Amino acid sequence: MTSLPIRGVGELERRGLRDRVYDRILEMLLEGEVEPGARLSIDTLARQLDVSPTPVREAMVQLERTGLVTREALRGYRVAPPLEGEQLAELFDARLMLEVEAARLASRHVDALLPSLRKALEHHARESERIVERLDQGSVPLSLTRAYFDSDLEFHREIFAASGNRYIQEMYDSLGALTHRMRQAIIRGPRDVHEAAVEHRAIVDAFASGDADAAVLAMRRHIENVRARSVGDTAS
Amino acid sequence: MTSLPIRGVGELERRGLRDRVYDRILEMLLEGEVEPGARLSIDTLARQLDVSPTPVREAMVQLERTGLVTREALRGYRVAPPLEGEQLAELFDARLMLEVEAARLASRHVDALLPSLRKALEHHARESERIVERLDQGSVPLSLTRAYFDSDLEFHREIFAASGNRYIQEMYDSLGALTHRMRQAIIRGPRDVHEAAVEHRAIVDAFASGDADAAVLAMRRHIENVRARSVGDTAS
DNA sequence: TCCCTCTATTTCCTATAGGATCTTGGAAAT
DNA sequence: ATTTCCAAGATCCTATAGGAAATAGAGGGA
Repeated sequence: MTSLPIRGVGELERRGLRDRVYDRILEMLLEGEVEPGARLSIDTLARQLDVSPTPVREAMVQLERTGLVTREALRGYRVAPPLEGEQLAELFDARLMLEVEAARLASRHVDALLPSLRKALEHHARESERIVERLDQGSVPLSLTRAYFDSDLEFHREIFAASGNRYIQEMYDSLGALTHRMRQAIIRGPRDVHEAAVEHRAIVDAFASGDADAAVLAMRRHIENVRARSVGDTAS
Repeated sequence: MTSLPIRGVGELERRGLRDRVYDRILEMLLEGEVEPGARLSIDTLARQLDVSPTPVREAMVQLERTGLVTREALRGYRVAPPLEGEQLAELFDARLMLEVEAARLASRHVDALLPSLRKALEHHARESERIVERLDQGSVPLSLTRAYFDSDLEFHREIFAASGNRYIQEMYDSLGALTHRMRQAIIRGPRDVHEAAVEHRAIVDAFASGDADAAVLAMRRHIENVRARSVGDTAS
């Protein structure tokens, strides 16, 4: 998909300034550089990014969809408040519905799924080990955390891609930002990272066995365990 | 300068120009006033609606989310092509997943759901009868068709509202535009309208019985019947 | 001390202008 | 006749400017 080497005849910088502004603001929000409830002034953002307010305005419209920012009709944008209990429960229910259905649909195309899913599994396992090593030393480098999150997301996205349903895939992407934000609070000990890797392997094995129901069940258990670990951490 | 202090309905106009532009363009698209593939020039739209390009641009970003328009990065917007077979199947699968899950969740709040759902059911039944009457006479007034669609949407939205899950509700809304566009092709004979009304009543009865599984099953059958009627029509 | 009011600054929102790019039409050359 | 090239028009994209509303803060009165 990303054909870098050839000099840009057409597809390289084929995305307007609006998209780059969107990526930058999204990064700011996901990194937690701004605190919840803080105002996101369009003019100020435009000055910070050294662009005009117009593309910033378009990017903010796009960001509304992610749930990371809230808009009040003539009073501007704000960083969305952190997810509290009820909202978190709804997010998990929605994610559970999507992941289970995606696994069910993807089981029809197991042959196309398995190679790339195994690759993603190994990638995730490697990142898990790196996290565990660092956690024993006490330090938590941000770059490693990001790499781990990416590998986890990659694993799940493979299944959604194999589901062959663009709408379900889009729904998962639309929840992605909030899910990512929630995930940041989950990694607390090496136990969680290790368990997630084990559950991922169980999912792959279930797919490989050809039993669709087993794959769906493994996925359901994985998400429910993620939920359990999440609420356990937030309570501490 | 002291302008006229007309504050009669001032509080209601709490939404910017962007939202009104969005509503207007959405209406154009849903009414089928523009053919698929046609270009949607921002400047031209701005002149037609007598506004500046900026709010039109924001509305178009919002419309991307509905799937009714497509954007090419430096070449403008186009009306999305009509849904072909594969895409239609995916849309139904996604809708089936959402409606089934919403029914399952809503069954927990049956007491709050039933009164409003019964009201929506009667409304839908009345609109169905009006459609059937007119269909016997051969004429199909557009206003009645719209009213029927609205009553059908109202029925389903009641269940999503009772599900208590804002994310699932948002997903359904995001599919709403495409679903609406698809629905327009379904009404062909009085049989379909009557059957939909019967199935709606079966759903309400299942909810009223207190059997959650029965409600889910009734909903699943309804959606699958809608799918069957839809593909039957598109084949003709 | 508390509250109200009024002002000033900030910010949102829309309009207008200009540069860069794409499309379209016709004319010229093979 | 078909293809290529070029120029004019239209369109997208971004920047700048100005009006309207809202927030913050100071000052006066109870």
